[in-house]
Amino acid sequence: MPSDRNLVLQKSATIRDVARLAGVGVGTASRVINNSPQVSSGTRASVLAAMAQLDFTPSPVARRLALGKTLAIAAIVPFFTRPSPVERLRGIESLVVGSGYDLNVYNVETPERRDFLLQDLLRPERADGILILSMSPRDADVDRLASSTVPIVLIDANCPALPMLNRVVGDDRAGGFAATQHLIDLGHRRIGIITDPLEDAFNFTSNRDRYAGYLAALAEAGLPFTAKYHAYGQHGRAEARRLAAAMLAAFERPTAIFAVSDTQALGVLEAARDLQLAVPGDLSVVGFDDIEIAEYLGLTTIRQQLFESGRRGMELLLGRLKGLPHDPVCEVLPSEVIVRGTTAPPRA
Amino acid sequence: MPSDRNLVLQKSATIRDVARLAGVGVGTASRVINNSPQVSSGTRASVLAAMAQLDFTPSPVARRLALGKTLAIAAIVPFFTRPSPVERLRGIESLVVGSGYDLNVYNVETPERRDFLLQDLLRPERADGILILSMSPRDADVDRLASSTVPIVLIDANCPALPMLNRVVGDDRAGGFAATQHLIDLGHRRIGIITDPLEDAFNFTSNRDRYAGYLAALAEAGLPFTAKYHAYGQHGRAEARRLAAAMLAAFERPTAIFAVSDTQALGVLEAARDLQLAVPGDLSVVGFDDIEIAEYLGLTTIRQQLFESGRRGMELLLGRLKGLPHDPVCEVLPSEVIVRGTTAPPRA
DNA sequence: TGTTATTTTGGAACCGGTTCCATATTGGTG
DNA sequence: CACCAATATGGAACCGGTTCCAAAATAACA
Repeated sequence: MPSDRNLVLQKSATIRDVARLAGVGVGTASRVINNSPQVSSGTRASVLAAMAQLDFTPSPVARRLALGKTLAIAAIVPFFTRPSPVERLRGIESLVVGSGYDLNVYNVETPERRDFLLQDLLRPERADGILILSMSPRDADVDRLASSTVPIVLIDANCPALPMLNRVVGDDRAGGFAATQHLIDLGHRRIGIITDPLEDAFNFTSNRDRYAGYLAALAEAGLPFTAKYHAYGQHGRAEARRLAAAMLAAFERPTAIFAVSDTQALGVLEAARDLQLAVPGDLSVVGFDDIEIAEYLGLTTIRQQLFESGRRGMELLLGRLKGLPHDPVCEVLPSEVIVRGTTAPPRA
Repeated sequence: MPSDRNLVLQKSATIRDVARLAGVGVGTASRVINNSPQVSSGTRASVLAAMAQLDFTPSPVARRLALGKTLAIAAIVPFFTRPSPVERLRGIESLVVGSGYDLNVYNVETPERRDFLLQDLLRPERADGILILSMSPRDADVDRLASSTVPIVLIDANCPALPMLNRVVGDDRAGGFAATQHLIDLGHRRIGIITDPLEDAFNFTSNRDRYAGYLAALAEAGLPFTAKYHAYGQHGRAEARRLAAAMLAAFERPTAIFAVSDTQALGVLEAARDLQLAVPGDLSVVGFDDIEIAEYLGLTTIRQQLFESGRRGMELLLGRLKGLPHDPVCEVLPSEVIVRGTTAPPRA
């Protein structure tokens, strides 16, 4: 069965096959592939014909090796299936097509993995550029990042010790402030907050910044900070539900709760439901992120530009890879209070 | 500033540098890297020392070229930010670490992109293995897929014309049947359904299969199929809301609606809210997928094993790449009715 | 038409690994 | 201690592109 054998044994054509068939040298074939202007049109035509006849596609791997580039961008993403990283990734991905780069997504769910990736990927032979999402570099990382020859862009992460890094951040402190201020404006005085642990292994700063905004708003309004109105625990709906339940069961429960993510706000709503508290009558709730479901639920929240943060971060990185002049940039994407149905003045 | 220049000019060490420093040949160095057993322990130690001293990491690109493999797996994913593909991706990703393969995710939002990827990625120089999610091959693709030398696994997709392909699917027809049967059991007789367009550019079969299950359940119960109880439109909450609103506004509105995804079920719930219809009193609603928010909302739905479908598909692919004997497998993951609060008997 | 400037072209060397084969070394045995 | 098998080792060739340099072909000009 010669046709069968043909099929199986058929190896992909190489540039040398193309050159031979077209009767030119490999250099010329390469020039046609990369449409260099200095090829006569006759030669170009015959090379193109040979390529078509052999169904030739240049091997990306060989290309990478010869060019000494990986033609790949690595995105290091913690918990990449949570709603907000997904949305940021979508922004990143929107610029991948046509950029000439592959996107490699590395999910991080443990500190070990994080450390491994930060060591492993920061080498020129691994990626041409790096996007780090949400995880702010710690002191231990600073040297490594500073001396890296691979361009790095931080998205939703900060690092005062590394001012040369491009970054795109939301104004989390302002967002936390605005959320709290909104509740204060409505007349609330006992305002709870639910956060992730303030010290976490991934150094999520947005969580801390939102908390800082909360404290600042309280202070500016002359309201005392009360420790029992701050609860923190693992990120997630279930944990937030427990925390809120405890806070709401106590004496002098808060009349409003600010959850630093919509996911956690859902937990708060559940807790209110469990305790038969009416929202917003007995309890006002503010979230953060404006994930898709927030609109459906009528959740008052802080909208941040998730998609745009990814898109813009990728844009900055691609710019650096093109060799554009780069003053290090720190772009702050504004957030916005979206008032819906879960906030109202406290009951008189 | 010699130290500065050192830093800048420093090129990554190659295997030849390592060999030279350790006083061995490159072959031996390579053997140590791939811990081949046939190296004496003394030699191994000195090579390892040299590697450490030079901070050497083998270049993946060079490795790929020499091995003639890409060490990459391509996942072709339509709308990769929707809840269910994300969950499947998470299952895929769970096996990536430690597999030795990179995962490249290719998002598809247009038929053109789909066609391009299907042409471009099915070459041995692009990927060692392919995962295709949710998009069933059409007749035009069959030849290409059948003659591909790159192993392919379909997840949530079907193709009777290609029985040699491994695949992992949910039992969508049974799920659609069960959802409808649940409503019938509750006493509903006018049961609407909201689907994506039955013919779509991506050939999503799960949508069609769920619809087929609906029809089968009606038939088995001796209920007539009524065209006005079937509405279809673009996938998504907003469109489903419109469709449901129209269906519910008509004469002899259905007492129950089965939406073929939870996202669309949300739209139905919105429409009911708009029309002041109580759920489940005036209208029962069943979704499909059991995405995370479904539990929060108390949505009755069909749970399918999204994470597991990704994990298992990846497992099958890795098995083939390891060269395990492969009878083509079609694994069906069972689905399950999750009864929550949006279904009840119709009002008498 | 001869001479020089310019455009095209061929092909060797290179990128940094792996692998195979020939050679060197070690170990075991009588 | 000699001899052979088994184990270790060195290094050339290779993977499939790109690039640079020298040579060939063409164009430009006197």
